Amino acid sequence: MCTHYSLPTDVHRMPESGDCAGQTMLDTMEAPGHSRQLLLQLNNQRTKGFLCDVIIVVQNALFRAHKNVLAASSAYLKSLVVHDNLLNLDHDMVSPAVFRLVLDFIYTGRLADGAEAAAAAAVAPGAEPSLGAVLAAASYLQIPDLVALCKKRLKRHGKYCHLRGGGGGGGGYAPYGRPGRGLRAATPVIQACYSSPAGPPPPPTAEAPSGPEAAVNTHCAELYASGPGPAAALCAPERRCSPLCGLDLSKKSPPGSAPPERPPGERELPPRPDSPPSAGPAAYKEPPLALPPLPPLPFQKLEEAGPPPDPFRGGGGGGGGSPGPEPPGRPDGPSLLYRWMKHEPGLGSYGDELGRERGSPSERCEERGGDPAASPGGPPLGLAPPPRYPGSLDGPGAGGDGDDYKSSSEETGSSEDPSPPGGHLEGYPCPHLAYGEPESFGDNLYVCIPCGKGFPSSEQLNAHVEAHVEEEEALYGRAEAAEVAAGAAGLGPPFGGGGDKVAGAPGGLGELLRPYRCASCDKSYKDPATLRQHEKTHWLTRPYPCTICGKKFTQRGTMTRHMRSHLGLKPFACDACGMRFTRQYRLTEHMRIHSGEKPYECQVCGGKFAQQRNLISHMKMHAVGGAAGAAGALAGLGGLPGVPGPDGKGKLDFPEGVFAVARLTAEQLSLKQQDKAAAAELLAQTTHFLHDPKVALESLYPLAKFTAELGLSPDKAAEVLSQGAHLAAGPDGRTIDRFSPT
DNA sequence: CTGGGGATGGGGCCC
DNA sequence: GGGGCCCCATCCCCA
Repeated sequence: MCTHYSLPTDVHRMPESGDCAGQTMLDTMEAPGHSRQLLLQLNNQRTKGFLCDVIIVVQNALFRAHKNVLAASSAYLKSLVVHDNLLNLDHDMVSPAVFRLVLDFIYTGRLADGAEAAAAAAVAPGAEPSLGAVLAAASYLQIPDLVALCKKRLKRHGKYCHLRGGGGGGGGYAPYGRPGRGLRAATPVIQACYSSPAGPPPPPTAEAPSGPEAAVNTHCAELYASGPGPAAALCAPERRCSPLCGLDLSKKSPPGSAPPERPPGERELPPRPDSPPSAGPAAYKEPPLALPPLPPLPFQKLEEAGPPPDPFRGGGGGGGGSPGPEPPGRPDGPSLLYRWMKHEPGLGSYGDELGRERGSPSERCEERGGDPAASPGGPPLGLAPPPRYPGSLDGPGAGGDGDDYKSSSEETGSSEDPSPPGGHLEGYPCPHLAYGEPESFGDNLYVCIPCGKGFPSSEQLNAHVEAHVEEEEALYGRAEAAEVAAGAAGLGPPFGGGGDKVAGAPGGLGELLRPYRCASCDKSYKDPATLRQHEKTHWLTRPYPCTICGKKFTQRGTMTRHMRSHLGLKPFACDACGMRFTRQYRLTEHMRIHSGEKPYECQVCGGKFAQQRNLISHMKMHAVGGAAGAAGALAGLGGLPGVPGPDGKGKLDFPEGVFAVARLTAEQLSLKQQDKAAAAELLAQTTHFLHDPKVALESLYPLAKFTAELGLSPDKAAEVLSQGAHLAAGPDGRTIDRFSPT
């Protein structure tokens, strides 16, 4: 809570200006402190994340703010917030530290100077973020007031010159939003977490400063890749980043979010106010992710030491995964630097070099962004995601919308909150506590991320990782061999060979329709891309790690979707109630609540459901004594090729098998002289059994034929087929027309 | 207290 | 890359 401003006492006082000859007309009355008070309140809300409706991503630092305020301050931001809830600012134009100052200016009208600026940017004292950088950013963001202020201050200091003369030298101008290299001592995350000068942690008074610098106390409105992990560990308790406004952005710094290293002397780009940094204005398109995902690699690797390591920039943001140039050589070769690390809690690896040089955890925090691979001699600082902990995303910040900002500590700004900073959750040890005692974690400090095994030395870990490599290669080799074999056998074109189906593929209809078969399992697909996608599910490691929490996924889309949950991005809003969703499909589902539409009907009890999944859940209840029971009984008959025994889910994989089940069921009944209605009922149950609509579809026609063969009455047959078709059809019923018998 | 339904979030996976 | 759907888990409400 910013309290350094005493509340204006003149808010309700009649202004002098309105005191004109006793004139008391309302239209001349004015509360001179009103605007200031309003701004104060807005800034307070921002610091709490309250009612913030836009996230600004700068590199890998996240800021929350209010659209209205941004729009009122910057024409450029205005143009962005209209369409997006997530703004992704070009980090070539504005660095997180600089944007922090800019945002502070927007909300306070003040531009921190000198030590304040350094503090806000978490850079060393005396190495203030250059005013030129702020000026450049202000220009880029089209904030004329700030531009003017910067120019004024520069002139006052006799430093004002055109930005072209800037350079990035330490302490000098670092135009285009970048602090001088020397200032890039930390990742933006760390910078953002630390709004105090490097060195000793900020004094406790920093929580409730009394000076004007409080105006820039905005850390709470920023979202950090912090959490129980290292970044959070590095958030000084005094500057805790509340999980309320930070969601739980996780356990490790984004490895892939640093900007590419710009070689020294590289041409400085002029401000490009006309180049929208964020996604286009497509309303309700899922917003782009600010954090570039890592390249798809079987193992997540650290950057090779490629470019000359900058001890400060390092691999950059949050642990480094610069999307910069891929190191030469095979991306998957044994020379890979796989992610490995010493055990997280101590962050002790950190101390190997930096830790010895820098005393306090806070300093190490600031250095957190150092490129782990930049010091090949020492243990890389790849960060394994800490163990998942309950509530990582279920905390108060995860729910997203309006009422997520009500934590007592956050509301009150209490500094007594014993919870760890930066989204540390209860029950999860603050890594700070383990600082200085890494030996307590045993000798196996080098941990293989994929399998979690620990090793006492990097050499042993590397040897172990080699084994993973061989496994991967063996796996790929099988897949490739399968491709070649499939091509040679005429099962289909080789991958990338155009994608035309081969009509003459041997085997049944399934193979004709899905000629691309997985070598590791028997699944087959219509096209090679899908097969490749599927094959990733067999990979030892998942190629797409979340740059925030490190969780890995087999598909990039799943990872990006997952990241939206970190960022609290819910682009799909319900027009009726305002509820927001991360996925379009969820909104579609939700809208049925308002429309009352319940297209999913239970064929057993007639219950109707708005959501298919709830029908499925409901059907499972029936299945306990229904179709599953029948299937179980049928399984006892044996001799049904392709029909797996009931697995509790009652899910069958092969249409032929399903049909066989149905047919056999009917025959059994028929042979037992039971009535046709009972046979029909069992057939219906069999179709219920088909959880996979496609399977049901493929089974429907033969089922229909057989139903007719049974000699069922037209009504009964129609009922059976209707039931089956209903299950087979999607909610729109489009498949019924194609498959209903005539 | 328990079971069932409504509703939602997240991940997997196919198209 | 995005859309769509399935599955699982969870929470909440209610009978």
